[in-house]
Amino acid sequence: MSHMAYGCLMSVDRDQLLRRAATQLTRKGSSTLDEVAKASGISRATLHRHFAGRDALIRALEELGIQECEAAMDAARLGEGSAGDALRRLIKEIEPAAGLLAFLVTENQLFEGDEQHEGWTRLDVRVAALFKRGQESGEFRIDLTPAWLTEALYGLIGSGAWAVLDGRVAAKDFSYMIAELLIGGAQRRVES
Amino acid sequence: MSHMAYGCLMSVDRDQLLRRAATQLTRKGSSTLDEVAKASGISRATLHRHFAGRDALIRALEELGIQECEAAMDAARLGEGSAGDALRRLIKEIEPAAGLLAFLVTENQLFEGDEQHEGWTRLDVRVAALFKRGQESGEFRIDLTPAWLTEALYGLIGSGAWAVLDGRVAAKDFSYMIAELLIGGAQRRVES
DNA sequence: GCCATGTGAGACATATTTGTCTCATGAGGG
DNA sequence: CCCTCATGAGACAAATATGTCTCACATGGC
Repeated sequence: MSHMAYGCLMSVDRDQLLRRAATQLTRKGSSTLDEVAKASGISRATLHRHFAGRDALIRALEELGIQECEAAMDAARLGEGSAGDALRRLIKEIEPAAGLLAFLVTENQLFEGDEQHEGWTRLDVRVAALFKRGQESGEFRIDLTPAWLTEALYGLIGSGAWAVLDGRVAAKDFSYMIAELLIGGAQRRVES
Repeated sequence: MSHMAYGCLMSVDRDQLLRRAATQLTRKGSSTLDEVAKASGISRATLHRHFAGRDALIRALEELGIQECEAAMDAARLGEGSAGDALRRLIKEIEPAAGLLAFLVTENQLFEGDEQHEGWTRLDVRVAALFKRGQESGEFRIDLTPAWLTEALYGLIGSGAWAVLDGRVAAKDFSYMIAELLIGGAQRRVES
């Protein structure tokens, strides 16, 4: 509601800006606002014009991350087909947001205010429901709790993003590596 | 060499101190030295007497983490038996250090100075060798690279430690959850 | 009781980061 | 051509974190 006529200049793309900020903050969580700004290709002044302060920036990143995750979950149609396929679709859809996620996952300060953003809870519920569905259909094992599988998914996405960022894993293998490990595990399978 | 007669007072146990500091820093990576000190049950002055500054503290934590990992790997006898069993032993042995590890994994600043502590490299090599051994023996699948499996192991340990710290996973299930997921995956197995 | 020595509390200066401001520039639209 | 507006550069104070002190206290050995 605040900006009605938005079609003038706005040379810095807010989304792209947030994404670059996330990349820098993923590399070094204690980055100065100046470092974030420079890494984003803008000046600290401009960064400050877009986000009132460090907190506001983090909040915006959180908001964006949640938003992208929800979009990914919608696009992945978690309720359709086998749970495994749905999970694969989810990981593929969420890949573009992996860097952002990697940062947010480690940004445990968010949980410090003991007021966990309800958006995360919603996401957790959806993912956990997916795992639960897989368990009830007999596709997934039942000795690993949905809560742990959810946590592990986040962790692996973070590890994957980091590994790609660090050159230890090729970007094109990202979703395959995560999905295959999470679903099938490291053990070689004898069946189909 | 500096303290020869060390057996007098020394009421604060350096190892325990480091562990508590790690816990606090895992919860909030940007903790003030004052917060770290209070969370460790000592004053900032005393903390400062043990570690010259924040850097020195982090370095000490890093050193301790590496040391504990190496000890765990030694104790796990990675070369003996099946790779899967060796991996299970490793996870069990490394569990006490999981909190510390969780912090160090996210403390990517360490890698900023582009001078990655050689200790980590040594550990990476050992873990990767374990996965490679498993692949060559036909026990592990070959489409997931040892480098990725190594990364994933660290990531899952971090996630596990965090989940336990947060009460989403029972502490007693820690090593089982990680080992089973990493080795067997979420998919239900039909075979033995 | 007297003396080590490790400790907590807190003062203090310094360093770093942050938030706010001004001013000049440059690009785009009218 | 002029006007508007986002921006970069940088000055500046305020807030915060850090490093270094001093001093009082307590505990344990003598």
